Amino acid sequence: MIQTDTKTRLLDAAEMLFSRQGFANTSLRAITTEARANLAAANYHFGSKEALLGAVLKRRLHPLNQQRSDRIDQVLTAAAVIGIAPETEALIRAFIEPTFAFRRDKNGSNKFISIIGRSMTSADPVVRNLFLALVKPLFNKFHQALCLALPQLPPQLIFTRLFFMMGAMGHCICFSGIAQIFKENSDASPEDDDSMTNNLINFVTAGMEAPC
Amino acid sequence: MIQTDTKTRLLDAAEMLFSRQGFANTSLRAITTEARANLAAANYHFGSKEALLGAVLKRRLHPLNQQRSDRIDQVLTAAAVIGIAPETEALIRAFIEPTFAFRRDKNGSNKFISIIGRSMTSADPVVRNLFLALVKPLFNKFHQALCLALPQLPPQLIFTRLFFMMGAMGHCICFSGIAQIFKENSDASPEDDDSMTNNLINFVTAGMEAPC
DNA sequence: ACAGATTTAAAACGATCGTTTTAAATGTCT
DNA sequence: AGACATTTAAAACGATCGTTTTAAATCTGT
Repeated sequence: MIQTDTKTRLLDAAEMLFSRQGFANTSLRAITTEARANLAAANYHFGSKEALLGAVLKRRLHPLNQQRSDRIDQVLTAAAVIGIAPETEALIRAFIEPTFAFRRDKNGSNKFISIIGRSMTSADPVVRNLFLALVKPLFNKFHQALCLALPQLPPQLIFTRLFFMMGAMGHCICFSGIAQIFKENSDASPEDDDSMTNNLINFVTAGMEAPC
Repeated sequence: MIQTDTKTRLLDAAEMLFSRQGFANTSLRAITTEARANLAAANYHFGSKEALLGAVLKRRLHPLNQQRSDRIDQVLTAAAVIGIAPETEALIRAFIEPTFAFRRDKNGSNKFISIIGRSMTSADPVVRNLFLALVKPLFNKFHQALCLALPQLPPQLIFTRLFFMMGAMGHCICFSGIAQIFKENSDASPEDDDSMTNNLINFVTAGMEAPC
């Protein structure tokens, strides 16, 4: 085990506890205890509990969104080269797959995506607005790409269906996250994750391509 | 305004505040103040904050689940009379439509369904388990009915897709609930609700019927 | 009118919370 | 070595929380 600095240990502890108990149910004392750090260290490094949540979200969400954005670009340019519209399934796969790939990571990021899934519709406006601001640009890009793939559908309907997709994905993430917590053996089998991901992509693609 | 008893006023106030701020972020003092009742009245009638949440959930969930169950039965018997398999869309409509019809009710139940949408994957095990126990029987019944409608699909896949449906529905409920809060005019137009409901049914039906 | 259920009033309980402060200790870089 | 950032330690701040208690008041049904 490599010695990590206090700031990283605080982020890791907060990530785990937020994902398990939620933001409101996790105290800074629980976080600092879990991180083997002093209580004052949390406010020293991050300023406030809310800012700590923001740091937890940004640390994973920035690279994840970058990855999703890159893969969307790949699909768009590949289609543009041949001169055809991008495929709906390829776009959806570009958006969903990086999210679930997170769960197989060695580090604690598999716990993180549970936070994502719940932040979307959190009753706490602090949590919700923090998350929405971080995702909005990518969301708009994804919407525009899907409009190219589905020119027969009105953009407003695609937007609505995007919300359905986010809901299905978020729920899927949270629920398997919950199932993971209940398991004694915390290792998720990659097979289950892969089939779950493909099932979700099939489901969402069919729903997205449904006639108007 | 008809004079309502304290117990009902407490349920109404808790329902509204839970839906707006979540369970953990709502204090009993805020609830009793909103209900124009004494702080002690909450514990007198319900025993604890957790039991109050249970009462809030049960009050709406029992009649709602009864309605969904009845409509599923109608679809099943109508199909059995003719001797054909039930239609997927009819079953999904039987499950989803009563939920969204709640929002058009005159009483405060339109605020309630936001709680439903979030309880499913709540980080708080108290909230989550309370909800899951109340929904599980209906959920199983719905699953069995869908297996009749989709005999070409393995039941396990249908079960997985049911979770996607719950996620899309829950997210849809929460998000339009959030949008309602932001609106000055709190009256939701029935047109928007109807088209949203139909969009969701189309989306979910297509996803549910997708080839394996 | 009486009994029992309901409601109010006010206060207090112990506990936990986010945050701040003060001090000393430890590390790091030039 | 000296300057500065980091970390620890311990304690306290004011605030809020769920819950309980005690007492009196009010309502309700018989």
